[in-house]
Amino acid sequence: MSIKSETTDGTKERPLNFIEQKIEADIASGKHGGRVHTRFPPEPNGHLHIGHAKAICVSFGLAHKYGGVTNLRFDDTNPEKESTEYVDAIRRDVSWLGFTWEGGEFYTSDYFDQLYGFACQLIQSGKAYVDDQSSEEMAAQKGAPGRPGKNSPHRSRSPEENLELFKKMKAGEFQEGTRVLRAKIDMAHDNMLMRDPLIYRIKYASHHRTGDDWVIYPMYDFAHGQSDSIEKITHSLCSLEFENHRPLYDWFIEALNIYPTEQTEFARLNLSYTLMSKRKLLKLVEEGVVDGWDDPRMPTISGLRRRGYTPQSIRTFADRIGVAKRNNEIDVSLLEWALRDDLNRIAPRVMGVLNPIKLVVLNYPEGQKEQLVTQNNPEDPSAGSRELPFGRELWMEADDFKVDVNKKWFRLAPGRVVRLKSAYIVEYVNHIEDDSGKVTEVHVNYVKNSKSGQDVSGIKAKGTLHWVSCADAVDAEVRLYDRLFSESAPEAKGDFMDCLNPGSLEIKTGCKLEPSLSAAKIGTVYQFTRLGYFTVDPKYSEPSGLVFNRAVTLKDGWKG
RNA sequence: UCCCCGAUGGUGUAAUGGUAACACACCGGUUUUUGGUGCCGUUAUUCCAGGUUCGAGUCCUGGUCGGGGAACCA
Repeated sequence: MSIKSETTDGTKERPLNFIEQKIEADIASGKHGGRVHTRFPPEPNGHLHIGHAKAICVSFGLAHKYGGVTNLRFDDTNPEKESTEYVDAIRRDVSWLGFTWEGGEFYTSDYFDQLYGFACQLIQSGKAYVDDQSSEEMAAQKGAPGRPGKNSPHRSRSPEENLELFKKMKAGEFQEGTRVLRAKIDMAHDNMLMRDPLIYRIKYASHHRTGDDWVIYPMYDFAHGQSDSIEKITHSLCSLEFENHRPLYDWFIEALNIYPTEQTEFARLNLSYTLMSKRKLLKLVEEGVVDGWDDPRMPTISGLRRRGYTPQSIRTFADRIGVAKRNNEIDVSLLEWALRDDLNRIAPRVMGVLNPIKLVVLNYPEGQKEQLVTQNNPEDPSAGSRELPFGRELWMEADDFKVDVNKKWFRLAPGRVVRLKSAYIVEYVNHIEDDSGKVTEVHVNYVKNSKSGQDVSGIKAKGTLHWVSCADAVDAEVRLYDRLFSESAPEAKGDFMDCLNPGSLEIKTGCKLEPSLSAAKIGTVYQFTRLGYFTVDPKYSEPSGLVFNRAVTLKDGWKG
């Protein structure tokens, strides 16, 4: 595995989480011959999101840490919901995150024959039976928490009869919904899942891989643990919601006498202002609230990628949130922090003006132009430098000029002096307002001997502004994103559709970027000096009409 | 009503019977040609009640609160 799981301070030791402690104890005791083999088992019925990213980092990361490998297994036991489109997307997302499944790529459907055999084995040992009742009848017999259920009238069929019926189920001799195979456990068990759970059902549906070969399909509980066992997974890691399934998982392993994989559960990720349910995310897509699974506001891996998130930032995030059994709600600002932490080190700095107004340097000769040199990344000298054209007419940020200001204002204002980044110090002369009082143009004089790197003017400018030369500027559209929901926990109260943030997307046109950005590449994330991190939108951007997405702002320490 | 899991600063995560720590956030200072970054510092934590112990966040008992648990879903 060629990923770096270290964080910025990668050399620091992090205390072991409870799963690592367990793995180390297992290795020490020689369990599984000291092997560590994990798996990531998504159902290909939707796109992966940041919650899955945590699970991926845990399962792949742990195997990697302990010298083991990981399998990617598509859990495809419900043909009605699954498709190869999702398989491809999941594969792409996992590898984009930086992980390779050198344990192999598998499908639960690979094991349909074996699973069928397991079912027959259970029947023969009297541990499973065919039930002819309707789902309503079975539900009524199930009892309730605290109240035992009743045995099915078909519970005592002989193994021979059960086997015969099960074979007929497989042969397509029964209608969908008329018969199921159930494990024979205990209808009075405290754990509802142990009350003779369904393990096979009839479904006349085409499967994305096995086509019409099968008309019976195993249930999750009868497929998942056995698949782990078949692959000799040592540590089967999953989320807390499956804790109640573990006794059943173990029951099947024991009843079938197969490889003893052990399941360990940990808390899934919850992120503030974010939805983590595939079903609800799908609704956002279907209702056109967003422009697809990869909308930059979506918490999907593809959305984060399009937004400008880096694989490293997501891995760092996963590392920082830790692994435990406690329910949590992580503040999205930690995810943003992880992105800034990565991008600050690697993002090329460029200049772009989002809300341009004219800045005219009165004492700079008309028609004159010069190339200034500026660093690509002050955090990384090896990133080199580039040239920046400067002239008499520039674009500046509207927010960087204000008429009435107080002492804390560092930017341009009447009577003030500022430095233009990598260029000259300029002094306010006057400004022009339109009829509504909006400032449309600011006029300054530049200080000739204050050129960046050769400044002998002795003038100290408190503020530094970004700017772009009018004659050389590249026009672009820039999309600013904010959280999709205005509620910290959109799923908590009422309908999540009612707390959509109407300002989650702001489209700015007529933005002015420095000329080097006309060659901006998809996949590179740039820091627009003083503004934030931006990347080319792969869906809407064209050579003739650049479109940038803002991944995240810079931290704003100004408390004006 | 029954079963399972959990509870440590604002948010997460450690401390495995022996000084409650780390990160993020916040606040303040400092550096800075990005009000970014870096550096320094401040504030703030063991759900409750009993018990065991020289000593309890940790062990025991009881409670409270939160999450999960009935699908021909995974």
